[in-house]
Amino acid sequence: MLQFQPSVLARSLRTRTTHTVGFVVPDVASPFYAAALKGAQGALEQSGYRVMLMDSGQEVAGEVAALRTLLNHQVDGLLLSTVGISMRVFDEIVSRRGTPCVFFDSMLAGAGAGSVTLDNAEGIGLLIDHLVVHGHRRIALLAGSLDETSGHERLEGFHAAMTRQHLRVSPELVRVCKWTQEEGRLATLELLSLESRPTAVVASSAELALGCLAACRESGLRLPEELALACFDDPYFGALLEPALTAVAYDPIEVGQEAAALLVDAIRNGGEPRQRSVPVRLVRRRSCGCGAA
Amino acid sequence: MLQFQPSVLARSLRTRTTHTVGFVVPDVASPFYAAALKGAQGALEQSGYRVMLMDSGQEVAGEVAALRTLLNHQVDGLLLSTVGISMRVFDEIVSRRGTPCVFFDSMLAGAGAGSVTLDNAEGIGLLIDHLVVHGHRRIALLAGSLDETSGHERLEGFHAAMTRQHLRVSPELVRVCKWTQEEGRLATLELLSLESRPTAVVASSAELALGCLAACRESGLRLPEELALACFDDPYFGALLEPALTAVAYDPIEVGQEAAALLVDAIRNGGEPRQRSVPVRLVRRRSCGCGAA
DNA sequence: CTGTTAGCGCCTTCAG
DNA sequence: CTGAAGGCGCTAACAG
Repeated sequence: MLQFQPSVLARSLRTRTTHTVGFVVPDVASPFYAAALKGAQGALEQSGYRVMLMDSGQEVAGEVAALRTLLNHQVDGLLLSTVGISMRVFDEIVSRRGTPCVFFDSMLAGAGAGSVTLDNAEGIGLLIDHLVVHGHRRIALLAGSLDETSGHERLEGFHAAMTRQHLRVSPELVRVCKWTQEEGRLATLELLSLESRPTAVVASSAELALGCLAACRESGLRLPEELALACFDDPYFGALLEPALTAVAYDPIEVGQEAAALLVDAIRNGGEPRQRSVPVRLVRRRSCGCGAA
Repeated sequence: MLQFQPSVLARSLRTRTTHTVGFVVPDVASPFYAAALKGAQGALEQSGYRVMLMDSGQEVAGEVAALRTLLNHQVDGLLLSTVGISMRVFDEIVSRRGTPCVFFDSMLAGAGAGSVTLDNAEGIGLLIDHLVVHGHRRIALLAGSLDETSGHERLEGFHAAMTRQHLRVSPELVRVCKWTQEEGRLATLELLSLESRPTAVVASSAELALGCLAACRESGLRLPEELALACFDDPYFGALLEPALTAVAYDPIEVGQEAAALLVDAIRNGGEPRQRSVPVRLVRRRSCGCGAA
């Protein structure tokens, strides 16, 4: 039972390969990113890679610092959910070194070794179409950061779906927020103070939906009777909220796994960038007006 | 603008110090561990350390494998929420190497360079005492894994509090579960099928409480009228559940930060093991019977 | 096919 | 005080 363990460090120094992957997200404490992390970590471990984690704190500066640190550690690859890095600095710090980078959730168009994103436009479309079935016409959007493709595409999807339904989008019904519960709460409060209130709200993320719920609770508003709510992203406790949340669901763990798979392939075989999209589906619950009212 | 970057690898090989810390938890996707990770990562980054993450998958075998991998990577320290490693194997794989290890949430008594835990017994005591105020005497406990000190201490705290209140603990009202929503659901269903049902349930974690809520919803039970619920751990959406959850709250990010601080100190200065305990407080909401019924 | 050697890039020592 | 050299542990290349 001789247990000789070769030194990973010396090996890495010699081979210029660390079998380590950097993982950068806006906020690890968010259930979506935490789940994606779990998926990625599991898949990477299977392939013999370790994950080094950094949190960008929803700031480009933080993201750049994280990338620098990781690259400095000679990671073999990067898994990045960007908060809006520019092509210039991305090229300068990562492309230049040739380290493969797979984007997930939010991407930088045309950069990196691939991406795994959600069907953002379709998801918002499902939400709008369903609210329209319930008779809503005056629908508001809690939009997320437009510096991220996820936020941007959901806004675009909103406009597209409204147009498809021949509905007009009042500018005051579109509120751009950071991805936090607090901003969702504030934006909802503003929406509720409008002369002509919306009858339904679409939230671009679970955080924003929670903020909306909180605002409604404060205001003593009854959902879904006085305001309907539907949301992109189905948190795992969505069915247990009051009211149970109608949402667009997908598997966040899968997002992490797919991204990891793409990255491992890019590290080992290189090749052309590959885009992958994770399907979404509508989960009807009570907040939109469905079910036993 | 000459940007010379010394090689972290060569430096590590030479100095035998990697400025990297291993972080091992049962399940990163759980909000508590995700938040603790965020806290730890932030604090470690401040001190110049990187975090390498591994998930034990709630299994001792997974935990051991994670520890081996991390040690193999010459991490300077370890942050570990153990699922029940034995002293023998802990000594064999970590103590022997002299790598400092700070436990958090769940610990191995007498091992490592310190620990950060929660006031488990006190928290459960707050819950029981409060339920007693509402008139409950037949109180059930959804206990978590007894291989973890968190689970074990909460069970002990339950017995202590019940005794203090001069209440008898019927053995069939104590259900030991894994820390998952599903096990909480199943255990609650069993509790509800008992001849003599409990009038209140204390859940040892948010996951278990969610399972209990799900079971009640399935069974058409009205909370808190037909069953009161209170829970150790206040998830950030606790106020928005139906009914809003009465819970024992604490700051999970702080747990991670404290653990990181202890670890950095242990790495740099060594010294005696330090135990730290994070305070908890009761948050009264509707699920226990408080508020506008 | 097996054994030896020359670095990988750094830090620390020691000589000048 | 400044500068050269040895070696951390490994692997790839090369010689025998």
